[in-house]
Amino acid sequence: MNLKENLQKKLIEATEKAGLIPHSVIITSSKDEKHGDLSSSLPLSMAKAAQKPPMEIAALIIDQFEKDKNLILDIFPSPPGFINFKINPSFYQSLIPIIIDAGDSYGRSETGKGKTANVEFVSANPTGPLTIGHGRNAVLGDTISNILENHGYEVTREYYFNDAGRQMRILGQSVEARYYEILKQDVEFPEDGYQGNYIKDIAHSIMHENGENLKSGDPIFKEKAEKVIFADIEKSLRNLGIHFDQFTNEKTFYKNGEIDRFLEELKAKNLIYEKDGATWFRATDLGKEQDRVYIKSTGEPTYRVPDTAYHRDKINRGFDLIIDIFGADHADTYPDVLLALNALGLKTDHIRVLLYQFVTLLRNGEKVKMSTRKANYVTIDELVDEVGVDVVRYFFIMRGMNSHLNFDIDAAADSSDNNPVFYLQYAHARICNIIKRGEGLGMKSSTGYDITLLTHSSEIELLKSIGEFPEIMALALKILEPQDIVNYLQDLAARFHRFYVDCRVITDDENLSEARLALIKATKIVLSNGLKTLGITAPERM
RNA sequence: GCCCACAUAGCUCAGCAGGAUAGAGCGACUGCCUCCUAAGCAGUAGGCCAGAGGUUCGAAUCCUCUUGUGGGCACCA
Repeated sequence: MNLKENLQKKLIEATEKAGLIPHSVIITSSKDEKHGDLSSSLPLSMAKAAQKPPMEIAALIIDQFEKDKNLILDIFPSPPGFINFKINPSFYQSLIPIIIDAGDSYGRSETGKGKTANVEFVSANPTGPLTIGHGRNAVLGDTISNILENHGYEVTREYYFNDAGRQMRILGQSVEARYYEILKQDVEFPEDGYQGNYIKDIAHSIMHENGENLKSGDPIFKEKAEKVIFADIEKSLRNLGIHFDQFTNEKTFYKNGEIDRFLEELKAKNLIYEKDGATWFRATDLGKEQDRVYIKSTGEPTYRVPDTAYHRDKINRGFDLIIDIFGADHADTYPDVLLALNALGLKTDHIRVLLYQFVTLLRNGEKVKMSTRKANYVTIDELVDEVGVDVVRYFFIMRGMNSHLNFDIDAAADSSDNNPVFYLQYAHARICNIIKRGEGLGMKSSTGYDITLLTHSSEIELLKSIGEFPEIMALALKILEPQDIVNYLQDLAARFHRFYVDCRVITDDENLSEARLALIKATKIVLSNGLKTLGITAPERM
């Protein structure tokens, strides 16, 4: 049980002993020293129901509060009705051996032990290189997977793609058109064709490998394109430090009959009907505003059908938790998938759809409308080449998923050596350097250091911060968003840099040096574990 | 027109199970290396938290409306 939970419990006990009913017991860190280390606004929130002034309630609770001097030096009220705690520094000091003992496992938990999770992300169709837009998805998905793993989940990272639909057909046609273009034959480029140069490269390599006499409509055009582009996508993902455990494609569900079975089951429930030559899903019967087309009059199913079959497959695979990382453009469509699954009697409570807002790309101060088809994009590879993986990964998770992300490509390049991510890494590198220096002087601080020597306010502030790491990691699991970890690490690094300036670690005072070495070792563990979760390196030197 | 997000410093954004004086980075300005890495620290300037109502002891945070931005409302995915 951590400090806040402990105090929370004691507050509730004290409140009940005072004959009052506790209500929303929230404990926060005090911003101002004169309010102690931690505070609760409990009396304020109780005032109305208790029909007493908040200050009076505070006095009653404090009166009943079990004061353990080893933990709490002082507990006192302050207007308009807060209860403040002054924590015994020995509590904070005692964190050091705990953290050093825990090492890599500090901040991890067993919340998800024995449970499985499936995280579906990226899922870009292989029609072109991965762009900045996909990058946000990729990094979010991978980082969220890391967070789950930190809490004991066994995670399957999964990439799903549509290889049977219109997009891929047009891709094949685009390659074919380029192929005949190279052969100086008069062909018309498809209206919605993919215009990127990579299409020409693929056409060239087909010509080298398969000769110049291919007929129009030869499946090699699409197959080769898919293969080449997919290899490229996998390479880009590797560059980002991301690997997938499983790739699943749409075709599978046509081949194994899942899609037919799915449609038949809906039909048996009278949730499907024919109109205007198309097959419709009766979503209005299930409370939606409009019905949806499932099979077009051309005979081609819409993406909803295989997507739903795919989700059923994921459910059947028995995961305890299923996560989808989708762009905001899916906000309106994924509920239809869940709806159909529910209609078939499947539970979808364990599916969490995480929507992120779009990335706006700015170049020369102007918005660039990105389009894979029109070959108007900045690729992940270009970005990684320019600023490095760590900066790219950091950039994509430093903002909340619900914020539109403005990506100013010029600014990213200009400020690449002045980036917030270096602030974190620098703290880690500084620590490594000091530890090395200490070792050079024969200081190990592995045992026997005296933690009670750490009394400087900068030391206590740093200690408070590293003690909160497990809470932050638990929060990240709850909300499934990495951003709080980023903010936390920024704050931790700031506290370390302040400590670095205020308190010299290696001095003539050997006892103090050993104690401070232990402190920075604990800090290093937290920084390193946090950065690792984010997929960002923690360099030994910079 | 309808639905979903968002609106906070010059710029990019935190803060939002309601709490004590609204934060950070970048940019601007001022200081700090005889001392473990100055990729750092300290400080100054910069805000009617989009606007208007409401709930509350108390609102950047919750509710309603208005305005603006992004996304969706396809027999595209």
